[in-house]
Amino acid sequence: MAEAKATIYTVARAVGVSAQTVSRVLNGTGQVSEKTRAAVLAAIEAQGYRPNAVGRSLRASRTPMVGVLVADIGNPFYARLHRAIERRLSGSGYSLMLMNCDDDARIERRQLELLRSYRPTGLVIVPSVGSSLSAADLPAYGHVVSVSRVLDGLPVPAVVTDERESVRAAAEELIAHGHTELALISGPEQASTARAREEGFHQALARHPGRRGIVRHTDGTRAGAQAAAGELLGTRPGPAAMGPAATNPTATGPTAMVGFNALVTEGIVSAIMAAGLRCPEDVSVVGFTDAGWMTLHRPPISVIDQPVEEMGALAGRLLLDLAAGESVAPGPRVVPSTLIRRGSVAAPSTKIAAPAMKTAGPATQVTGSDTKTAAPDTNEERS
Amino acid sequence: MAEAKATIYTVARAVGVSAQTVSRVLNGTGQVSEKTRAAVLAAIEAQGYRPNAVGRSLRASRTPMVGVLVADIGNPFYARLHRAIERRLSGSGYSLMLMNCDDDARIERRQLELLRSYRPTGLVIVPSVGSSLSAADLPAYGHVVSVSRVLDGLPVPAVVTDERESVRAAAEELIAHGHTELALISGPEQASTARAREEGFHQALARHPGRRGIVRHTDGTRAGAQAAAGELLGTRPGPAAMGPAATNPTATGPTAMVGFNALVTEGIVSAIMAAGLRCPEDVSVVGFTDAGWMTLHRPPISVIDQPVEEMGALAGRLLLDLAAGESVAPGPRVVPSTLIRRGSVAAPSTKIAAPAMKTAGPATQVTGSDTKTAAPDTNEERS
DNA sequence: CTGAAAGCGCTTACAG
DNA sequence: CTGAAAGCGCTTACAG
Repeated sequence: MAEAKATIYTVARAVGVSAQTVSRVLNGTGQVSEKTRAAVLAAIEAQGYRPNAVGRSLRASRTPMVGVLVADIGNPFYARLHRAIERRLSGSGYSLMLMNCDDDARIERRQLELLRSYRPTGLVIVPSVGSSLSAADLPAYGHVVSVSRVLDGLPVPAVVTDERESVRAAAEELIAHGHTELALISGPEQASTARAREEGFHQALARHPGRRGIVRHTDGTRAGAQAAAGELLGTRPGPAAMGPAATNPTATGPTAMVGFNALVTEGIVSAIMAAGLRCPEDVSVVGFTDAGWMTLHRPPISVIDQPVEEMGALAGRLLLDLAAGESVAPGPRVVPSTLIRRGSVAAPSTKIAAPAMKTAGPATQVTGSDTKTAAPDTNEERS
Repeated sequence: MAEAKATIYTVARAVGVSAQTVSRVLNGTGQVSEKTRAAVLAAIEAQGYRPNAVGRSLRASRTPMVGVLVADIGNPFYARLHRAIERRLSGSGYSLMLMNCDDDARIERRQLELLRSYRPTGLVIVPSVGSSLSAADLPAYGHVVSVSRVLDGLPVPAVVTDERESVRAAAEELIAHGHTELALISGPEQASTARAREEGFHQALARHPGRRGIVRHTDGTRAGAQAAAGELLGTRPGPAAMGPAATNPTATGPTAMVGFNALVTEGIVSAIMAAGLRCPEDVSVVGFTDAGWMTLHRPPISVIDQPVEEMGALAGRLLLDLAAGESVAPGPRVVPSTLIRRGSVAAPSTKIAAPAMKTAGPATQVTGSDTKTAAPDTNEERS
């Protein structure tokens, strides 16, 4: 069996029927006598026939395929997101084409060009920073749903979490613990997620005069975050210059940090260690997006738990609805995040611990008090 | 522009040439006068024409698509592997179709059926446990390369790491530190990776009489590993029954554990904590496959660092070679792993620490010394 | 340097 | 319940 290549024609010939009768059996459309159906099925089995999706797609001018484009599948957040989308779509008959774009609009474009050449049924996309996707392009991808990030100005359903509110709540909580100088180690400046989280951060600070908030943009990687956090921590009063038990009420430098994602949170924790500081005694930490290591860490890391699975599942469902011809309104759907309190948030100690001051990287060695925090071009700083 | 749907015919008509002249311009095949080429290009631009991959694939009876099938993209190892394969294949013109199979042979089969319906150019696969892939199926996927796990008895090139040797080296090191009772928290019993690692583990023990090695099979998840490790740790002399400073030379229960993958290592560390034990004082740990949290952890986790990126890149290259018509011999290619020594391995303390004994899950509460370790059917135990 | 014809595998009307 | 014809978009020989 499985001779040469079997097609509906070879099957039809073997049974003595026409090709579209075979097609009918295959698709369960139209009426076919039980006898004919059985004969066709037997011939299919005998020849090892497998349908050719390409022929079918060409005829239908549409491929039962959904593209999933994310910034980086190596980032656990996107891996989980993809998984959730796949789960929701599995069994629906759609193939998933996963694409990375490294958060680069040019790569994104190249990947999308490849995708559209298949005439796909849909696309679930986390738009890259500066995405070039335009309203005119949209139909080429079939139905489009965005997740996590939003496609500015395009009439596309989106699934997001309540970033502004949840970061605001985290910052409020830090303030309630007595912190007066907070830092948000953020992501790419242009990302809609970064903008929303920064807004929430600033909203919380605006409500509490005298508090100071520093935002640093990073590429969202551990290394980038470690450098940014390390630099900030380097502006803290160095105990080497002040004696082990010095108290410094005018100390600058944040005593609490919020991480943009799990990788950034790794970088923050790493920078705190490298600076010889302790968490939460010297620096409180709140992450964004839970990760397995966070409960393993001592102290366990408090985190804004992003509902990744729900977001992926909802995005998948919206796409399925759209593909089924149902009308789905454009605009964001918000799935709420939850603040998980673990052990990495505490009141700031007035005493500065005695760190080894073996700060890695470009951390500024501070010799006195009253230092001003540097505010490079790409960064933002508010009081 | 971008009227209705542009095809090579609409472009041809606009320029006043034939369709295959357009095809020639598109593919750079054959000779086309500069003038004609320019006119065609202009019309393509004007009409917003995009090639249809489906038409092309149907004609060619082959789709420039490579399937990548792994057990679980949510496992960072597979995510990194996919990333590496994608990097190597990017720019080659192949689309990647990523598929999960949850290490379930039936899901694997369904996914592969979907893939073959596209008449793909190739497949890079981490075969599921009990994979149903047969020699007869192989041609349906174009060229096939396996990674990480091996496809028993099939003539397929494979990319693996030196699991047996590296686990043996890790076990030797643990033995050199004075451990006499080691445990390997392994993966699925049937996986080729698990078998190879267990072999290495047993080889090391066989060379050192009097040492005891326990192997536990798990599903490779954190939860599964935590249960298995917790159970093993529960067989250790409970200080509650012996007094805080008791010394017990006949103690059973491992003082060193090797984890099958990063998730399993998380589970081991978690179980140690839950049992109120310390690492490395009470239990030494060696992981398999590095992960970001391992350097953050106190102590930092020693690990057999698997060359994931190299493995993915090599698999991608082999597939490209195959697709280019070069002959590639079947059989394994071994990319070596490296033991990274960090802080989680130390000599076993003769004194048993005073754990809180708040063991989670089904850990056996041991009341006396000289307990025999249970050896359920699915597990294996050697001396 | 260029074109007319055929066909890749399938399904959609349209007839019976 | 079943079939003959046409066409989805493209490329491959084959001619000129």
